Amino acid sequence: MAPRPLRRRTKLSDVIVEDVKRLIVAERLKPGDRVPREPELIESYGCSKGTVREALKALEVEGLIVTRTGPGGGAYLADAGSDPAARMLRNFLHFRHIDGAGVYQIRKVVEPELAASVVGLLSEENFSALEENVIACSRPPESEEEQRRQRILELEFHNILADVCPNPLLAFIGRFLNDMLRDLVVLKQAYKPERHQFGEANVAYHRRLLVAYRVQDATQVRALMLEHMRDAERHMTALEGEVANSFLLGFPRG
Amino acid sequence: MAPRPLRRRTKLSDVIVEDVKRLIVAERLKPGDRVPREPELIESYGCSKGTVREALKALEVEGLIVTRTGPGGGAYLADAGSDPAARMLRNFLHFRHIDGAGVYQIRKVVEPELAASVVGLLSEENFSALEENVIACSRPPESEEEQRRQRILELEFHNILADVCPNPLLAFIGRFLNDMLRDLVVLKQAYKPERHQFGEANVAYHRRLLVAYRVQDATQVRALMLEHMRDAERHMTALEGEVANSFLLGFPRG
DNA sequence: CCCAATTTGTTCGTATGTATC
DNA sequence: AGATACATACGAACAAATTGG
Repeated sequence: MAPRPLRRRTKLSDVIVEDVKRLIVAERLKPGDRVPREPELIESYGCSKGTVREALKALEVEGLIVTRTGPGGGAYLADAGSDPAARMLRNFLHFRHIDGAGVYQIRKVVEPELAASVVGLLSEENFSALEENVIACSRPPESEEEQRRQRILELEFHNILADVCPNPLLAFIGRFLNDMLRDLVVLKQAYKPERHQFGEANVAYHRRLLVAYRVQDATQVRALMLEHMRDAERHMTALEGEVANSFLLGFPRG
Repeated sequence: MAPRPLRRRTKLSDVIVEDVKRLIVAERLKPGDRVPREPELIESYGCSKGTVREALKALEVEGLIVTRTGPGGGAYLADAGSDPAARMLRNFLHFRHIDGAGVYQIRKVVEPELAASVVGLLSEENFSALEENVIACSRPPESEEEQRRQRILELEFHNILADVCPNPLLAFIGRFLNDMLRDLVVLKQAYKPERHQFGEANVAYHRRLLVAYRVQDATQVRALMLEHMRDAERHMTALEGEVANSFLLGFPRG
């Protein structure tokens, strides 16, 4: 790997990054807290402005800090959301192969567990959002474009459940799979008219899931979601293809 | 490229990052290919060295490029490994709560699927590595430190399986869970003498898994791994606690 | 509304280290 | 060993954005 493991010269900016991270955990800093400013870092490391800017840039890319200009500005600790992690995961998968079958292999085991984990945790607002989603997806599409939007909206049903999931890692995995699937939908043109029954089957499962959620039947929810995933997998794998790499660097946002 | 002197609300270095990413997907660049060097970027964007250095630093943090000095050096496209993604995922979980129960909630569904997916794919070298691992973990530990190493070595058994898993995302999730568990082991001191039977139970499951792998019985492998996870979960949740944040920013490396 | 202070964002020039030929 | 090519780093300045008087 590294041809020179001995006396490897690490970049100064990387040292600063590590030190700031150590500071964050050592001082138990919370989101919104200040992180040393440029002049302070320049002083304490005796380096130039450009070097500390590289370090701060790295921390910014990792989602750990945000910077503001002006008085009272500077670098502040940010609550690293899921976006940076999802972006890196896309980078990781960029040169690897992941197709619909691969996504559903994971989804078949993750979604039932996630769905069951939110039984009894859904608020009335959650139920309203889920029911609205089902209604919006039930309306017969008047155009191919609307059909495409409906297909993507169906994924929102699962994202709402993920938002309630108390396990942050499980929720992250679920949302990431939904994101990948969203790209697959547009890529495989799963919204074409001949795939209409695909959407109808999905909505039917969502409806049955809502009933099971109302009566808080966890085993029923789990079973329904598994069946839902198996059914969706059949529809999806019928459409051959692979996730285009063009979608894997985080562009299709918006 | 047309320069954008108008309404530059986003940082110029971020624009360069996005453009380089677009270049990577547009030109179908593969790992090892060159990306524009500093002077070229300076020329095409009409900016300074520091700005393009910030941009290249961002791409480096994302694991997309590596830079080398000297003639023929510069920035090269890297095969973004799993490390950056895992690091960001740790950042994401830094301010959230994830405990042993949360890890095993996912592990119980992921590991059986992963284990079953490699049935029939194990080479003789894989079997040797797995058997060596079992033997190393079977030896009665002579010190608490050795017991700790054995406990961590047990996780390697699962990492070997993940290495063979053809689904890169499933393999990533498995490895990430193992990494988190490794931190939990040292944090919860699951290697204490009174937890000795924990290790013995694990090794026993690994042995039975090897037999099932030899005869390529996928359903048996899946069932054994699920039982293994349920058993390990019982041992782990007996030890209260939560993953310390100090372990979540990627330090315990080495 | 403008002015001034503060802090990041950016530029230019220069120098040094390092790897290749 | 020397020349070349390239990243790495320093320092002084200026520009832009934000806050408060």
